[in-house]
Amino acid sequence: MQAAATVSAPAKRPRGRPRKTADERADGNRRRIVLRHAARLFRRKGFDATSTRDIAAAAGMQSGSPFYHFKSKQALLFAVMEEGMRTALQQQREAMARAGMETLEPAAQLRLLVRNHFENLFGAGNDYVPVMLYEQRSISRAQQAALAELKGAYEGDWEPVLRALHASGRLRADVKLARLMIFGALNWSVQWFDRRGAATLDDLADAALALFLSEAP
Amino acid sequence: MQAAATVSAPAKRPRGRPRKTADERADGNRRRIVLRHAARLFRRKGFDATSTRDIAAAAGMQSGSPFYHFKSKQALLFAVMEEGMRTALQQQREAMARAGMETLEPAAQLRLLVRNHFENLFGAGNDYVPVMLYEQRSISRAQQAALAELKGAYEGDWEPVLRALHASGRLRADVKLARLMIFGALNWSVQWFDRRGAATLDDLADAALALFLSEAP
DNA sequence: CCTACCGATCGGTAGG
DNA sequence: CCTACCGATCGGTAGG
Repeated sequence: MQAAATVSAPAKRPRGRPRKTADERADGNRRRIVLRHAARLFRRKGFDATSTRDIAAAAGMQSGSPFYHFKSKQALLFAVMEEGMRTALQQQREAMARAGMETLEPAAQLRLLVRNHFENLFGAGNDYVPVMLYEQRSISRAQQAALAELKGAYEGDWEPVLRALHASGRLRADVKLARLMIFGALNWSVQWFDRRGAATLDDLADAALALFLSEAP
Repeated sequence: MQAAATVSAPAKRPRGRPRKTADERADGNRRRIVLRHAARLFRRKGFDATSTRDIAAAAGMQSGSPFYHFKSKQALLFAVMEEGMRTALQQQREAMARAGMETLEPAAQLRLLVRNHFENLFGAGNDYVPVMLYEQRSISRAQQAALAELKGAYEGDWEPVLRALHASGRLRADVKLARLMIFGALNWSVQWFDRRGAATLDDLADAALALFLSEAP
C-alpha cells in the first residue's frame, strides 16, 4: 500500500510554477495574492482578455483555485474595483489630513487632490483604480451602484474646493461639468502617460492646474 | 426539372431573420452593413464581449458570413477604427472650411474644434470614433501605427490653435500636455454623457472652453 | 487548494 | 453569402 502510494503520487511540483516570494508564502493572504495579480492582468490586458487561468498561473495556483476565493470571475473583478476605491478614498483622506487641508488656499487644495489622484493611477501597485475606471461595463448594475457610493465620497471631497475656486473666479466653468471634465483629463492619462518618460507626476499636476485655473487675481 | 427545382428550393427566408431596410437591400454595401453593426455593438458591449455571431445576427446574416467580408474579427475592428478616423478627420476639415477657420480668432477656432469633436463622439451613427478610442488594446502594433498617422493629422489641426492661445496667455499650460488633457476631458465624456439628459453638446463645448481658457484680456 | 472534468461558446473554414 | 462543422478555450464545479 505504501509502496503503491509512493508510485502513484510522485509528489513533485510541476517545473513551470512561479516561485512564491516570502511575502506570498505567509498564509492567510492567498486571496490578496489572487486579487493583486488579477488587478495587474486586468489592467494590462483587459477583463475579457484575461482568463481565470492566466490569473491562477500568475498567482502560482492551479486553474480552478481562484474559484475557491471568489465565486466567479465577475466577483473577482468587483473585488478588485472595490479594493481600488476603498484604498483610493483612504489615500485621499490621509493626504488631506497630512497636509492640513483646511489651512490651504483653494488652488493648493486642488493641487493636492490632483497630485494624489495621479498617485492613485500610477503609484506602485496601484492597478486597482485604473481597472475600476476602465471596466465598468463588465460588472452588474447592483455592483455599479455599490461602487457609486464610494465614488461619491471620493468626488465629494473635490466639490467644496471646486466651488470655492468657482466663486473666486479662478474656475470659470460650471462646477459639475468642470468636475466631470477634470476627472476625464486626469483619468485619460492612463492611456498615454508613461512613468519611464520625461514628465513626472508633478509635471502632470502642474499642467493640470495651469489648464484648469485662471491666473490668481 | 423546373418542378424539381421549385420543390427543392422553397425560397423562403427563415423567420427570425431581421428584415432589411431599403438602404440595406441596395447591393454592394453588405460590407458596410457589417461594419456599421460591428461599430454599434463594439461600442455598446466592447470588442471582446461582442461575438462575430452577434454581429452577423444584427446584420441579418449567418454566423460565418462576416468572414466573407473581413478576414478576421480583429481586421473588422481595425476597419471600424480606420473608418472612424477617416470620417472624423474629414468632418473636421469640412467644419473648418465651412466656418472659414482662418478668419476666426483662436478662441473661436478652439470652440469649433471642440464642438465638432463632440459631434464625432455623439452624432447619429458616430460609433466608430468611440470604438477607436476605447479598443486600442485589441489591435496589433502595426495597426496602431497605421491609425497613428490619421490621429496625427487630426490632432495636428489643433496644434496651431493651442499655440496661439498659449502665446496670448489664454491657455496657461504647456501646449503638449494641454492637448493630451483636453482630449482626455473630451473623450472621457463618452463614459458619462447622455444625449437624453439636460445638457446639450453646445453646453459641453461651453463648459470645456470656460474650463481650459482664461478670460480674454 | 488540487485533480479532473464538463458544457458552452467562440473564431474561423471548406465547400458549395 | 450559407451550410455544416472543427478545434480551442473558457468559466466553473464535484470531490477530495
